[in-house]
Amino acid sequence: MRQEDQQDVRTLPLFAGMDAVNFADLMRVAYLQTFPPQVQLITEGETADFLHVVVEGMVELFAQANGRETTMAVVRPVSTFILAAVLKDAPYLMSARTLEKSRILLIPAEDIRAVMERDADFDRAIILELASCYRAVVKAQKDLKLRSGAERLANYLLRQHDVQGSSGRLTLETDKRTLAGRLGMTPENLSRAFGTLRPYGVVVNGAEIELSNLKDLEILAKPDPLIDDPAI
Amino acid sequence: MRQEDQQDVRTLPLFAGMDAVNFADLMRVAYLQTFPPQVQLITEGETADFLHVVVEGMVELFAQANGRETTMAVVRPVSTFILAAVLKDAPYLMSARTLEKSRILLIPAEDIRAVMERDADFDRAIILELASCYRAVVKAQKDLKLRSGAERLANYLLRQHDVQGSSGRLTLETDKRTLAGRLGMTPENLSRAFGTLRPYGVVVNGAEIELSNLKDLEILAKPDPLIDDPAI
DNA sequence: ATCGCGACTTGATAAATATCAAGCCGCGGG
DNA sequence: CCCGCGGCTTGATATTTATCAAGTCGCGAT
Repeated sequence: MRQEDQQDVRTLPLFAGMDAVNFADLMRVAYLQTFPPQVQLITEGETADFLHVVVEGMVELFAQANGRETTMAVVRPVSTFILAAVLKDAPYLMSARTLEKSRILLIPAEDIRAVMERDADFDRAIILELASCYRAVVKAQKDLKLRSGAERLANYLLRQHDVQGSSGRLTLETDKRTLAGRLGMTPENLSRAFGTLRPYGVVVNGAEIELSNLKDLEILAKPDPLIDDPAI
Repeated sequence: MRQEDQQDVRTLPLFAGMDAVNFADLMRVAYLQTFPPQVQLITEGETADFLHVVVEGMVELFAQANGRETTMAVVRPVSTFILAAVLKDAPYLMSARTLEKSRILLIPAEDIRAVMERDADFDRAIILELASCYRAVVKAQKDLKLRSGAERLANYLLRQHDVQGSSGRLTLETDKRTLAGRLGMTPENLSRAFGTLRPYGVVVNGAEIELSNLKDLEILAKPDPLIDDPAI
């Protein structure tokens, strides 16, 4: 694998503090693979063979039951997914598919667990990573249970606006179908939710969104750091 | 605190494997307190001062935003809550209140973090505990997004039936108002959901429930180990 | 025993969301 | 250039869930 990719992975909080030898061990057994869009990487119910690291591209985590399917999260570089299943040596609770062409680093689960046994710094990094993941899911659940569809969309737009430089405009990072899944609604209702936000200065032009009245949009969205602030 | 309670706490996977000296240290600085029902123990947004362990009684975790409130989880003995916030030294994402008279062990967050720095066995126990908590929230989210209210109730009844000995009958462990919150619905809709399950052999008599037609109930509920099995 | 409160149920209605069915529009392939 | 497909939107309708308003029931306190 390329030296540059290895540096990127090393930058992750999960790997940044660990012993250099142990990191090198992991990189030696890991392999990097490129996948086209819409490839299913893992299937819920299977046992965890590899820790996955999205080095480039975008991956959707989704779940199925009852004949229905729902998006659980979208993972962007550089970050890991299904860490919990790997650590517990348990079946995946979610499936994953690439949304675009993606490079994924695969680290065998048993090697992760082996290093965990001997590297205390790695352990502490895992703890913080898992705690963050846990809190992210809790926030997602609050978002889902305490807000209507239009409110979720409004807050999503405000968060993305922030991430993309607060210039008054932003670009949707996925197609609207996937965005709808991520926000827990149908594509039809996403369209209607955009309509609901129109009087609040949300101008839609394909994937380009203009927020021309942030003040009113925030009054509607009522952003809450305990749901929307990714840093806490 | 009573020796017996200390033994109970020591039994928890989180504490079972740790060094005896470190465990004794934690117990020395911890204190056990008894609370009446309906007392708010923590409030979301405050920073995490203590790891809480429910030794006896029952605690509801809930969240508020937008003028609404929702139940996130119900914690029964013996288990901990808000571990993630303690480890990250971050604000609580959820509030907690006692549902009945409860004895809670409070361990100062800084002591937990200090032991974490020096006890590798404790670290590994924390990792497994956090991974389990993470997976529990993911399961809850799947339950919520992939099932209707009546289906969630049906699966809840089947899980409780299992826990309580599969005798064909079970007793609700909370009042129906709290159960409704836990299942993500209003009390009115819980009543109606019980009505919906009546043709499937669910006979309600106050908190006493009889499941007289497990086969049909399971056909309706379609239980899924990746949502309902607490062991995986 | 009676009162009154609180928990629960039930009915009527409203709001939110999903589903079904067209239709539009932009873009790549023929 | 035109066709046709896929993504998106829009409208009509159904389903699900919430809200509001009574009403019932049991139980503890007076």
